[in-house]
Amino acid sequence: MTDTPQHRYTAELADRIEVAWQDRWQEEGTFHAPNPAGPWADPAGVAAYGENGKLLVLDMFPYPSGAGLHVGHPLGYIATDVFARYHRMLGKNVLHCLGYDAFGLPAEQYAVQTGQHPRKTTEDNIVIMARQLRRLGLGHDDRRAIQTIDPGYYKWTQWIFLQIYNSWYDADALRADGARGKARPISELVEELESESRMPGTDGRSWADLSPVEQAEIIDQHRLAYADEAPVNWAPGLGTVLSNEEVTNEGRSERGNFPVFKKNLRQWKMRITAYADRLADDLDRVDWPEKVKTMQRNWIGRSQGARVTFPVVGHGEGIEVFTTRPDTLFGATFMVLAPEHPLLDSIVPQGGWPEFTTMDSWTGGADTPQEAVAAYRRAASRKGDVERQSEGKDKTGVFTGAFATNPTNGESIPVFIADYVLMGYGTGAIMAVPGQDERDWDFATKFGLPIIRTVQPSADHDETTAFTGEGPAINSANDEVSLNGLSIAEAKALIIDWLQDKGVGHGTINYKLRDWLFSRQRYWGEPFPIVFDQDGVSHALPESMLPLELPEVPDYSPKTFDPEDDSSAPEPPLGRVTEWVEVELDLGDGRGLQKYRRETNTMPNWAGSCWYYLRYLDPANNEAFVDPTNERYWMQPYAVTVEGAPSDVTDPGGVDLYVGGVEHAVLHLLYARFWHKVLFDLGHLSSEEPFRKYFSQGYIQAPAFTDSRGAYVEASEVVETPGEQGGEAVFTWQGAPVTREFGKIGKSLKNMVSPDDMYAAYGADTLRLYEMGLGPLEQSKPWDTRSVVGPQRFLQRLWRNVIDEETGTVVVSENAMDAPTERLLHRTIDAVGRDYAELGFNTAIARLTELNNALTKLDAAPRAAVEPLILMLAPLAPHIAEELWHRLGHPETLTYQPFPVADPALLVEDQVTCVVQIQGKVRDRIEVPGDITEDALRELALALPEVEATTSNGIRTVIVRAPKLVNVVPA
RNA sequence: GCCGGGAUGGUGGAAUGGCAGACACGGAGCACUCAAAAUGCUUUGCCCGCAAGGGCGUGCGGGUUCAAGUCCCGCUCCCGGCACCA
Repeated sequence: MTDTPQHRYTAELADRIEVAWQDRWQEEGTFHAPNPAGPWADPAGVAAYGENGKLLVLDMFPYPSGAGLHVGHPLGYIATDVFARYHRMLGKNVLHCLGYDAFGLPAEQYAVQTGQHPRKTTEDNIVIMARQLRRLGLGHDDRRAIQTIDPGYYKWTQWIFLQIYNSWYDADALRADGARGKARPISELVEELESESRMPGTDGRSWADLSPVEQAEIIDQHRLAYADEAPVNWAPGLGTVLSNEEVTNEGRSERGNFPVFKKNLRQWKMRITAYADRLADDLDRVDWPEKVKTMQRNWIGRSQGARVTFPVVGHGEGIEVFTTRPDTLFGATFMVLAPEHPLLDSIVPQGGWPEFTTMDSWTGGADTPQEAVAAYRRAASRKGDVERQSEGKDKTGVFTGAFATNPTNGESIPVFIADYVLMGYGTGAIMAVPGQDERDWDFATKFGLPIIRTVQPSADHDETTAFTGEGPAINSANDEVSLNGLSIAEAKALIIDWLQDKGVGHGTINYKLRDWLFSRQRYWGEPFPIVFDQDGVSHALPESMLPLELPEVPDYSPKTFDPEDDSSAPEPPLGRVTEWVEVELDLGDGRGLQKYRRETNTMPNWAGSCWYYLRYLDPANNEAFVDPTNERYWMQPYAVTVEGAPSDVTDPGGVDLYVGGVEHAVLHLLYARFWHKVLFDLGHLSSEEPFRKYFSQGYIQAPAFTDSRGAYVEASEVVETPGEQGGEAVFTWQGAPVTREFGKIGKSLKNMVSPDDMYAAYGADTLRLYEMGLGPLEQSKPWDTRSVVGPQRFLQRLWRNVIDEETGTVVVSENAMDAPTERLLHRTIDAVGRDYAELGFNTAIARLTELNNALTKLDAAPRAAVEPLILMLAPLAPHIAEELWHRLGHPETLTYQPFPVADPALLVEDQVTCVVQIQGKVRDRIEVPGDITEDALRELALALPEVEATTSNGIRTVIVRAPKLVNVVPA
């Protein structure tokens, strides 16, 4: 220990260097990016970047967890930092910063347990996290580290909510790009209604005839943010409602895994469905992983089809269905309604079963249709989705006693109720075509219903199953129309025309996407800037009353219930603060001072994270959520489209690079896109998409160990014993054998590895290099603390190439480089630059290591090679790079030093090893000049003894790829 | 079931259709040292061989090609997403 050279690059030295540079960066504001306008307007600073332009780099908004960071967290932050630093060296104005998504459940739950205000918990956590992140040496503009819980921030979250509340979607409005459909201010709708250029569409009364409450109702029906009585996901165990996206397939809450029930409640929603098409279409315009685009497209679930109304026999109303296969209409032999379908209340006949109800399976054992339907509905409502799923594809259902008429052929077909039809999709009712649908086939077989094939199955088709493939239509004609012989597409078009003529159906597009449930019964979130008057009509607070701050409450918890108690109803904590809820206000709308009741729900966690990237652009602005000039500067569309975009689209603008985990592929990314588009429509933004390029990073997984009972044991205490003679290594904990697996780092797997430990043992630069060198950024990779020494040795070798470990003096040679070193240097510059641009950090590190190893072998590393090496390494390991750069005599930070440029002349080798293959197998190698001609190389190769020996019978062909390869194919 | 992505040494991984295994970890050996650590050097896909050298090799089976980890067809397994979506 004592004889470690005084000036060796140890963890202690790294620590001193790193903290010193972090201090200096902070003092000098090294990473402050100038804005063209707004409170920090620095047009001269922006102009200084000239034609190099700007780069906006973004990480996903972190929640400040109480547990602190683990080594998996910084992966994306390091990657964006390297990318950002590289682009600063290319001369770009780079904006990169990080704030905190600070509202959220954990702090509130901690508050419920301990009584500590969630603000205190959150702020304490932010302090811890900020320290850990700062120690990584991220080049963030620290002035822009916003927090969603700051009233100066959530004032604008509320303001954006009101923008959405005060708008409606006009599907006919012309957009700048020529397409139709955009959000418009609700005031314009009111004007149109008042001037009667648009009719309210109610019972024929004119706008002026409607009462103020009725008028408000109609307006509310158009708002993009609206309160609505609708079935929502109610989790009694959490005491709050949840959005569809927050409910798992098993019908439980994503957080806490509580049962979720459908319950009719009045809740705030966002009309995201109005944007379904644009959200789906504009995925073509962004550079995102195909996987994530697909996830969003699936979630939006757009499908082309038709709506068809089947008249109910002896009943005024008809059953409307959505189908993607209107071409199979002639094969609809029965109908099925979802158990929750409202029409069931009216169409189920009184009295006994109709005559032909012969099978017991149709009646469910009940004496009357009323009883059977009631019993089935009761059973279905009690079944969670879990149970429905565990029953698999086994079809259940009962006959409703009602019949409907197939509009194509006038046949009376029975109407069933079954839970394989979902109320939440389409119209909650289907026409069943067993011949061409597997589910309908199963149901028809079980209930003895007729099956008519309307598409000719292929010859090899199994006759006992539905045929869902392509084929000519059969059995599909009436007196007016015949589909027979047509392909599916032709038949669809023809039958839709016919349906439209008859007025019983029309072509349409259906979406899986539902409106976004936006209110939560929680304390720790943004209050809605909404009050209700004595009539229960909602009103927006004027901008002057923003922010509406969270009041203090005696109790932070929403009332929670027995998780299984679906009769319970939400009671938000704010509802208990009567003096805050009951207010007298003058909203400045001409109504004067009035009594109001505040909205007591709060916004979901997504609200603050839906627009944070916009606030980064102008965080100190008190006049606007972002100055339009700043938004345009950082986010406006480019003239060229993103890579891989179809030729008929334009660039949508947005963040230049967004890096984050794929777990937000649907929720956050979809919500943020929606808000962004609304703000674009209302003229607040120049960009149409928030994130023009999104990169999905992999996870770092760490080994976790389970004992014989399957319980996790503390990973850091596990001892590894190498197996004998290359056998499997054996792991033991306290002497007992344990089993290794790899999983998410964290408390639950007891495999926490903190960056703090890595800083102490190796330093931040080594940690950065290790994480970036591990493999491709998009892949998940296993953490291996043992391997961290690799990058540390690299940095130590680099250090020794510059600094004498004993004396601390600079030891680089001032002599010119030798030619091989110079060529290697330029090849490295060329490769590393390209790697950085494509986030290929692992290969960049390999190239830099090679160069450094080559310099290590020289008697003294020449300054002319060392300096570019340091500059190239700087984005990855900025502290050691700054320190060495400084010691080499450069007083200024290297942050804005130009990135080295490769000399193309030095990229071509003058002497190359050429591989000589015979029949594709390497048989010889020859040294040739790099610029050798094909012919000359062919001559050389053919003259080789081994080639001559094997080609005595003649030559079929010779492939020459000068100067690297010759392949001789003997006859 | 459907839709993505993947499978390369003991390990993480590298390879515009052109020398498979860059770089790193780990292993082995040597030098320095009284010794160890650190450092430096050598070596390290597998098999045969004292060696020179040869053979095999990118999950499996076919194919295209002068040449395939890479392209095509058919499988197996693993990971992720969706799933009675009409």
